[in-house]
Amino acid sequence: MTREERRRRTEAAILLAAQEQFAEQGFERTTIRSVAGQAGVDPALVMQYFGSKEQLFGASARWTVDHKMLGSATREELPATALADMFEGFEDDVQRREAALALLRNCLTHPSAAGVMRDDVMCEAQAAVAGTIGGDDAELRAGVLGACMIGVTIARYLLEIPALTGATREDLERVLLPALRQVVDPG
Amino acid sequence: MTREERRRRTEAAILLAAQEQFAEQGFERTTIRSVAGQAGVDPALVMQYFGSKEQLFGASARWTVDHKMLGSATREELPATALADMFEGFEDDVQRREAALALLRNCLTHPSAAGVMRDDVMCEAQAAVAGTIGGDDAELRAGVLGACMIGVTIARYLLEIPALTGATREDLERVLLPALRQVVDPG
DNA sequence: TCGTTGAGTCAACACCCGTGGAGTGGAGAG
DNA sequence: CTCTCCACTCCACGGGTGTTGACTCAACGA
Repeated sequence: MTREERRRRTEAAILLAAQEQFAEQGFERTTIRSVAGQAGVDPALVMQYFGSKEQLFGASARWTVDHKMLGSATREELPATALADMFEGFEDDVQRREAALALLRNCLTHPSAAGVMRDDVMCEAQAAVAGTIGGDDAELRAGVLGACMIGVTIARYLLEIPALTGATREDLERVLLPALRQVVDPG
Repeated sequence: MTREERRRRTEAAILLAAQEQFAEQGFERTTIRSVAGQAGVDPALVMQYFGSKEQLFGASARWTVDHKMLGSATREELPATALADMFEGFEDDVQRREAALALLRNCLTHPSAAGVMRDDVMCEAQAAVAGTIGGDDAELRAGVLGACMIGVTIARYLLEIPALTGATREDLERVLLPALRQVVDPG
């Protein structure tokens, strides 16, 4: 194994460990030392690669934004697509799950996470959604759609409310989809 | 002013300062020193009155739960009542707003805040809601209703998404109420 | 083979935080 | 007026954190 390859591999291990701990314990409660420990590396190396704890978190958040892929959809498909994206992002792929949780967990307490959440996830993605919704209230309806999705995601994957975690995908679709359709298409 | 009265007044000032800072900066970023400073008091006094930073936060969270008053409602009134409670709790009364924000801001990163949110706010309140909804999916529907409300609250008052903050109460009612009715009454 | 480069380590610094214990001064009781 | 009590303060400790600079050693190029 070449030196450069080895370096990229440890850098990726550090980032993965950081994402996991940011996702589980939040920004403030994860320490550079514990991330380095989980990655099997000296704390100073984390600093050398990422510059600071803040920039390490920034890299983690950027990873999430880079790897979010929202499927395009017509107005009728929008609610089902949104729900499918949630399931895919939070249940199917492991690293995407950790990265998304890391962003969501900290978006209420960490300034840059809040910024990413507001600007990249909500505003930017919602602009596209608003375009496919159309009409006067398009931005508001897109915002409400996103807000409801965030609320359900938080309740199911972060707070782990029994009523939500105990539901299957089909349960959620049955209860949630008619409501979301009412949001995107009031007619 | 009697001595006991003076004591209760400074204790209340400390609690209010704590609620404001917990609400704005989160648990980890607020320090006993800064709370004491805002209350015009020595940091040691905060410890003497509340025991620890953890218990200070617990008192703040308990205040929220004690002062939440969910209006009872029939199934038809449920969505409108939920929305009205949100407006009342987050816009009308100053201290209730700060207290509710303090709980909500930290419910993803602070264990005891998450516990209060899950057990007292979601589960307990939702049990009552599920009772008035009735039917097979009652718990799930109550959970989804609560999750959507939390999502909208977070988007509007914590993340401050423009599409949500720019909407009037009537706008929100017009967009959200039909969807919530679809949740509580699928027929 | 030998010097160089760079991945990775080690020990320590400086800072800030929560917390504890001794001390102070003014209000209340007699 | 005097003694007592208690709200309140001062100061310092111990621990944990992010961060740094000097160091080690194996891989690479000539």
